[in-house]
Amino acid sequence: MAGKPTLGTVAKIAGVSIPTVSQVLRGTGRISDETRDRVLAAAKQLRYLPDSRAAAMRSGENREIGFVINQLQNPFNAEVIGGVVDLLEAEGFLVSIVDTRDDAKRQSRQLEAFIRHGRGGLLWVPAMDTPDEVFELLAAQGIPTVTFLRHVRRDLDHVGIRDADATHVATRYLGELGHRNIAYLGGTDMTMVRRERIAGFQRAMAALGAKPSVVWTCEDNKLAGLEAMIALRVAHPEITAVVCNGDMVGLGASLALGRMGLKPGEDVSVIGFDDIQDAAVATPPLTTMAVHPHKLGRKLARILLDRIREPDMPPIVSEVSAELTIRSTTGPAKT
Amino acid sequence: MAGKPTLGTVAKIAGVSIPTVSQVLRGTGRISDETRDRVLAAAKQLRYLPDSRAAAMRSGENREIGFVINQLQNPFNAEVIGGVVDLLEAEGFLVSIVDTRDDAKRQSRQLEAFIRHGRGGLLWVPAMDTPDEVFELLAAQGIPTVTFLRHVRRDLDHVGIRDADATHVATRYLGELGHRNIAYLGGTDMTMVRRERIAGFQRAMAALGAKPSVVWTCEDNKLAGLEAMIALRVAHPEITAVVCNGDMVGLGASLALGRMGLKPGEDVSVIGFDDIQDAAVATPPLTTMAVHPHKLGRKLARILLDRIREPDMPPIVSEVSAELTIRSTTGPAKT
DNA sequence: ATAGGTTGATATAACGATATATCAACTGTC
DNA sequence: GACAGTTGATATATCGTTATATCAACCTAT
Repeated sequence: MAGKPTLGTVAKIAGVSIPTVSQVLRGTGRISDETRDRVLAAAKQLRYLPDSRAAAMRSGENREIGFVINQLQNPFNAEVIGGVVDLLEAEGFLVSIVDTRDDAKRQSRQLEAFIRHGRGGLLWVPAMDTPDEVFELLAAQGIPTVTFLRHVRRDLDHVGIRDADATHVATRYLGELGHRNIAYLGGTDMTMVRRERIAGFQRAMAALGAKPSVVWTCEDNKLAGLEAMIALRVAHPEITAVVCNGDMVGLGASLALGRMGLKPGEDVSVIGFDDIQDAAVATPPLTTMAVHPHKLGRKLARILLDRIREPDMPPIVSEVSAELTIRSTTGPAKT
Repeated sequence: MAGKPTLGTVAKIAGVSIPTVSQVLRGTGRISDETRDRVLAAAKQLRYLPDSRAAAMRSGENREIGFVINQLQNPFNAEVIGGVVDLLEAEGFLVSIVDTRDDAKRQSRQLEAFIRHGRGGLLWVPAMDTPDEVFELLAAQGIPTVTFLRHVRRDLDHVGIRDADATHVATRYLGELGHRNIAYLGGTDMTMVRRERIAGFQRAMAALGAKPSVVWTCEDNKLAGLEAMIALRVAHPEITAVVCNGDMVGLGASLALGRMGLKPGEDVSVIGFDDIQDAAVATPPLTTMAVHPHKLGRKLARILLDRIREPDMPPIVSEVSAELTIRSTTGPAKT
């Protein structure tokens, strides 16, 4: 019939003033049982829901969080989002998500849009080539912000993975199995994350006294992993093991070995990263560096809440370890 | 230093009044070049961004759209989201997404949160068992709303797939290949979508003069599809073809056949639904009913825009056809 | 010189909520 | 019965915008 119900329309129906309605609905002030009932009845009849934007404007409290992520499709990210949302919704927040698809320009637009539309906090996986002005913009608005995965600014809160340690562990394990010709496979860009992972890999390779190591590039999906593994095999037939930038690449590589008539875990070993659901289900099941994305998401949310409550704390950085999860795509090097 | 910049702080720096700043930034009113420059300089210096919530409150125009989806992980949905976002961002809207995980209670909370936080329009895949009061709530708020995939209310705008036609085509095709013992595999719930798909399947089976047909239940992911196919094979060894509720199930089923030593497309035929990226990459590539999710997303967004511009139009319903896309998991029935 | 028009700005009210101040009507006390 | 305290409500100002009205200063024409 008419537009959205407001405090005004509820007040009119209940025959009271606007502040009275506000007090009844929020349980503040002194209200008689009789008028409380009248007001609640009117609110229910109109299906009134308060406008949080107006409330936020006046009270300063804003319970809407923006999550800017680099790739929604990515199953790892999806599970992280689940963790973030579970915690924040329980605390009465609304989490709205946008996908940058790793495009810095889109990301700038989306962050700007989130600021304009008034978010009380931002979670954020910085896209590659994020210009400095974006950080300055965020700082100027004074919005609580936590970066995720890509640790690009020391002056911001951050939650991430001990990437270098993880690839170090993975590579050392391959070394223990007797492998010396090991390649790093996957990733196209020099994000902080990939840089760290490659650094850990190289460190472990040096410790093994292995030859100069091969780093091979490809996009982070199964098809790209498949093609890259074939190309890598052609260029470097001596390789007996690969450490992958992600499970999607690892699964693709494993698939590629099968197509080439090789057995993953016997002829060539493959280690993934993330432990997405498919990793355990695949044939053969993928050995991987497992992160617990749901828990990671909860940690991310928790730190944002802390920052919102205590805006003046020094920056918090929290990094979780990945666990070596041995399945069937790794095995002793052939002698 | 201090909090978020506002029109007031910009005005103070530029030495003009608040309305003047507003007019400069929005390009309305008559402003001299000199003051315009002063205002723009001040706004830039403070990195001022207008608060759209306050603007929306006054002007009534709200360019933030909420998308309530049932499963973010689902690659099909992810591609639809891409289409929606591409169109709406180009029109200056912000699209924020939440995931119900097909939980009606969570969905109610999220829709309510979107209403409270002031969305100018809602896109929505109704969860199973969505109570009527949710529809009444939406109607009472007068927010432009388009349902997606699950067509549960005739009085709302809707975009979906011709589900019954699609499974009919799929089943008829299997019939042409000589199959008569065909099962429908996948889906756990009686959503409108699955009901429609099964109806199309049954109609085609009847036209083939086939025996009473088997409908087998499982969740919509690869692992569940794999296990269900094995169980189905044990219970009904006579089945020579399956029509699947989605590609994930189809891929799982195809995998299962391989593990049982059967060849998909020779011993048993499999048809999926959606045509997600993995369908073409899998071994063997999956025959499927292809929908073009990106295009579907654009259509969804377009209809919402139309509704926002023309709130009093009669309800629009738009259904797209799925195309039979033949790959390697279907072949002639063995005689 | 004065009426009338244009220019370029400001004053004011409003959106829907909340926080604070105010106020009328009771209550009880001595 | 006058005063203080309590109860239960309302008045008013405010958040950051935008829409509309107003206004001073200047220009032009007769």
